Amino acid sequence: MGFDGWLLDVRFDGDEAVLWLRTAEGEKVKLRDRYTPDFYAEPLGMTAAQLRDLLEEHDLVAGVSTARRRSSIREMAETEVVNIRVDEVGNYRALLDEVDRMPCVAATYDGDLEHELKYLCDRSLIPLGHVEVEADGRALRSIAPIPRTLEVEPPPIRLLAFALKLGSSRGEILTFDENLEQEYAFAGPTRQVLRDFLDHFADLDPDIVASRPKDLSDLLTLSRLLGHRRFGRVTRDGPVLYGGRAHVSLSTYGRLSLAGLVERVQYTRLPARLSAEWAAGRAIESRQCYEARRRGVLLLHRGGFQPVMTMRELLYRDSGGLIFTPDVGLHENVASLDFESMFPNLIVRRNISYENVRDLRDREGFIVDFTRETLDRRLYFKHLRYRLPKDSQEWRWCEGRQLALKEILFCTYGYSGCWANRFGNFDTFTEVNRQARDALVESMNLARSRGFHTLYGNNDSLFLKRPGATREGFQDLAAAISDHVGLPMAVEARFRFLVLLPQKGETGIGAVNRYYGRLADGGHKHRGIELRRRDTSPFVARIQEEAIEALLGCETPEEVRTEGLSRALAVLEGACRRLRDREVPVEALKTSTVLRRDPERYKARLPHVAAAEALALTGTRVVKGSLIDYVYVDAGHGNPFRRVRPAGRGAGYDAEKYVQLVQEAGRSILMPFGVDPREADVPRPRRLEEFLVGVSGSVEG
DNA sequence: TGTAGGCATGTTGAACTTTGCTT
DNA sequence: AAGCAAAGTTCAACATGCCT
Repeated sequence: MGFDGWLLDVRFDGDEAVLWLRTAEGEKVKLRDRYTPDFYAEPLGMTAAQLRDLLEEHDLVAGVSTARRRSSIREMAETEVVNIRVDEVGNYRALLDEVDRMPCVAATYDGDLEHELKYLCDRSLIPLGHVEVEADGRALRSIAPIPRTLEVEPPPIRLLAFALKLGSSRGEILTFDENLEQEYAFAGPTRQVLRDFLDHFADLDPDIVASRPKDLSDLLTLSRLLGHRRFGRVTRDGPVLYGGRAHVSLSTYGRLSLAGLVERVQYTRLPARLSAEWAAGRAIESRQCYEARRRGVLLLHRGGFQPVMTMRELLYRDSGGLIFTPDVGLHENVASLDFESMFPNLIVRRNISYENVRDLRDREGFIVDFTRETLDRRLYFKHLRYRLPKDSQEWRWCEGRQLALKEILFCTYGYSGCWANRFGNFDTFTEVNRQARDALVESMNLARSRGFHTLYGNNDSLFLKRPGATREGFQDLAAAISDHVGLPMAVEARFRFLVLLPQKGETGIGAVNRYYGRLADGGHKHRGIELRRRDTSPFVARIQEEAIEALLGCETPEEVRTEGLSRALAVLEGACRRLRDREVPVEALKTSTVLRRDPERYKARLPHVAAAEALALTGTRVVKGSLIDYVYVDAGHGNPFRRVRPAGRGAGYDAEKYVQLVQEAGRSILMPFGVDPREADVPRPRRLEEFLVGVSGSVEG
């Protein structure tokens, strides 16, 4: 029997691999294949053949042979080693440890690679990839990859996104569609709801389940307690699903969509069950191991930690790309020119890799091949996206794919010098930086020779100004730079007005990535300022946006500095008045901060931590990663728990605190104009009754 | 140390200084 | 003038988020 399908998962059981597939017809198939895990051993004081003969008789050994492998990605010559296959997965660790301790063994290799990675790598398979299968009943006869395409639509993998809202007697289970919009609500008595939902689960037979981890744990625990059908169990490390299914968080699914998730899993080369939630660094590490094994490179197990850098190295280390201090203030008719995916492009086009930084680059570097593939895919989906209607399903798929790949590509450069990277080294990181810097300096020189003045440059972008420059003028320059430097560059934005901001602290020195401006074709662009941050309340963010629009809604720079400025100040003052008059609804003042660690692990009683603890007391579950919504009620109170209140639990707020936040947001954008909204603010006289209200309120509290 | 690094900003709380009161 | 506590100030450490 032969058919094609998508490889959902591979798991291991004794001496077998269990493959889960979803066929094109929508059927789920489970197939068994023989799998004897292997590792390599390097002989010490004897030949590989002698070591092979020595190991041949071992009880746990299913097979042993000599092999020729490369000792590192740098080394092209092969050394003779012994390949040892273990009879079953359960005995793998024991035999590996035993061989590792043998006096006639110098080292073992490939021992800490996941079985999943080895299985897939040795068969050139990709998780969630399209495969052609031959099977004999339940036994796999052969499996071969079908080459990946640039199709936007994700494979026919079934996904179920849900959230639990269960009480002791009644409850609700919500399911969500691809945009995380509510799709259906199971509601009623808790037991009934649970039974209905588990029936739905069984009918749908999802391959990937998206939910909060705790919701899945609760679902699995409850279904066990109530004697329903079980789809998994809860371990110390969290919920585990049976049957080739994987779990993913709602936030990852919401950001990447199924298409983006598939990109991440396929890049990582490990089944979604393991890799769906991995951050970019681990994904890159995994992919590097896969590529190294494919290239016949031995992988030494991770021995302890990388050497820590010495003080001297720290002092002399080449940190970061080049930054030209921004020319703080208001500018007219500016364009920003960006190199497209500069760092991955440098790696690919200049052939920079861990093993060749110090050498002649006569052959393609280790990381170049799969970085090029990733870059090509990302750029394809990124550009295709522009041609699709913004709210179409295809657009979202494209966006998810390009976003997933973008995260990995950014980190490929960052991870090159990371301590955890077993192939990497700091020289590679430095080399990419050096090349980026040279490219930027060359670009600036070319721009200057054509009469452009650089206002600001950072890593891969230049902000340029030339009196009377047109759109075409900037585009010609970008094309000339692309041509000259050999890296793609394009006009990213054209500004009617651009304000580059200083650091808030002192001295008026320009800040990296802090600016705002009005674009030539309408619209605004902001970077780094309060309204870009999630932990800025909606009201403060909106006021800052309105102030910017008021400021820059002018025809000339002079007008900006006079009428624009006074309009912006009026916006800020109006906002402060509304706060003091309690006209601002409390929902608009909600601040959202992520709890980055478990509440008890904080040293400082930060507002969101206090709010989280208050929530925990009332039975709301708060864990590392929860988004905490809170409102300031008395920011200056000596007791941290009196400073804030979880959002949605009352109407009062600390108006002066929010006045302060609005003024800070105003100061951020108006600093280059020599105006401080705090000084312009004179609180109006307060009526006696207001003090009385305050007094009675505190007595009640 | 447990997987990107770098920059900027905001918050906390301990250490330190000033103020104001009493003797 | 000394003694003391409260109030105010400073600053390093902690913490989050954005950007590429």
